[in-house]
Amino acid sequence: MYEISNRLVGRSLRKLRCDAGLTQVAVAQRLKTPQSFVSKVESGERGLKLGEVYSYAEALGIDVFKLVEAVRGQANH
Amino acid sequence: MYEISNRLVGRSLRKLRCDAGLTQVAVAQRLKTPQSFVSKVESGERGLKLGEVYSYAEALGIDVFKLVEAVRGQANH
DNA sequence: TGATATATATCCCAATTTGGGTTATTTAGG
DNA sequence: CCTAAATAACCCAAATTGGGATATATATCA
Repeated sequence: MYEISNRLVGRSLRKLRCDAGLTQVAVAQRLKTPQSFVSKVESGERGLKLGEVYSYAEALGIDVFKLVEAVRGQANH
Repeated sequence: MYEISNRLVGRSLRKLRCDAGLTQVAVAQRLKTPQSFVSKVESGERGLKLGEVYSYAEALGIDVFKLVEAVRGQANH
């Protein structure tokens, strides 16, 4: 099946985090995960599950739809 | 980190598929995956990655935002 | 009922991915 | 430079995945 690569997903998430003025450590604390988790997600080393996206968006301080839209947008450029 | 379980995600996806009047085989064909994949996703045995959600929604014939909203709604009940 | 077709679930298992604590490296100020 | 903050890389047992094959369930109808 066609899928947007973890690498592109991570690229979008990093941009969203930077735009929000947050560090990986700050996001990790909100998610109660190690910072290495956020680093891996942003580098595309690890994929984000749909069920994880809701709290990830919340940790970034943005609406989940905005996150979903940003990722899709990234894939089209 | 908090996450919506695969089981709840799968329950939503099954409902969306049935509402769309599609079979697992039909969805699987559109996704070019085996039918067992759809079965596993719907039962919660397998998780869906964010990067896979876009084409999954397309295979269901719905907007990705509607899918995301349906899953979140399921989690709150 | 029972025959048949359609739909969904289960099996298997090598290969891939993950979780998360720890350590290393990079980057930014002063 | 020095230091602290930020990010990346390591490790590896445990968990998850992919997908073809097979089994089970459900629906239809003569």
